Amino acid sequence: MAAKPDQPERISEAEQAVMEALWQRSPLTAQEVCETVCGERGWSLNTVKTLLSRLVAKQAVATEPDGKRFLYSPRIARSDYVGTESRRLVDRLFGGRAAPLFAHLAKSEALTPDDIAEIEALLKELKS
Amino acid sequence: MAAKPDQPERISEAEQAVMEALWQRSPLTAQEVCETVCGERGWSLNTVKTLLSRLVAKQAVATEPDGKRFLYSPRIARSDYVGTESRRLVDRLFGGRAAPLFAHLAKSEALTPDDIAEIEALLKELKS
DNA sequence: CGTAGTCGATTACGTGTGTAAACGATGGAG
DNA sequence: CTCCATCGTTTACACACGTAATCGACTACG
Repeated sequence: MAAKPDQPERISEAEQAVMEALWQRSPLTAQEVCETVCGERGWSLNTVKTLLSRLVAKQAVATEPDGKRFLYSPRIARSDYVGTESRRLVDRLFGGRAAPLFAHLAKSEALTPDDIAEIEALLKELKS
Repeated sequence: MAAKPDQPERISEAEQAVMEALWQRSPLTAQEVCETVCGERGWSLNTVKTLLSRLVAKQAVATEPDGKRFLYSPRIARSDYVGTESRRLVDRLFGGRAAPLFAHLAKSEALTPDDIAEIEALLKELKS
């Protein structure tokens, strides 16, 4: 009976910072996550713990007991996250078409010459 | 003394729907906005009025009295909105580089052949 | 004139988010 | 054994958001 698809809950911006730490290296303890992010974001360890709990609740990270504490690891791949977020934006702003997004980036000079070269290379590859 | 830059407040998803209506045609009354969006979103007129007020507070739309009621028009250009939102995403997910976004879209088959052709054309134009 | 409809403004209320303090268990230092 | 540091859990609280009902002013119809 197909146990409800359980569509992944949305990950907030602050939560994403925690995910990034885990995507970089995992499993990590709450401490270690904090060491990675508390500096840049000016958070307390408690804040990180809260975010980790919420991510566990959202099934975005898994826990594994390690003595008295937990080790946390991502349950969703970064590329999946990136994919759904990009898609969401393209849908919301460009009617689902990627070309207008590209056009916009190009026009607003958000593309460096490096970017352009890289994209050309990708295009060539796509056509092969 | 450069009256604080007054950095534009964030426009939420529901608010964007209202903006879209105004970007399509303006100025509009609250009624008219509702006629455009209440259907698809299942909103009541009151909801639209609330969103309009919030957008006015955020300085994203301007009001102009018209007898007993108001006419609303956008104060920010859609292309600006689209620009900052795209940039925000590219920053958040791709470290500010646009090429990886493109690569991701390409890999995840979010690019149709049409998209690709269009992008090629754009590239050609960029280089000229 | 009264009164019903219509406007914008005010208030409401549940949920998510950012940020954290308080709490209770527990394991290691002395 | 006792006490302190450290875990994860629970509770907190302000603000944003989605969604809307209610209110006070005004006007147009009867």
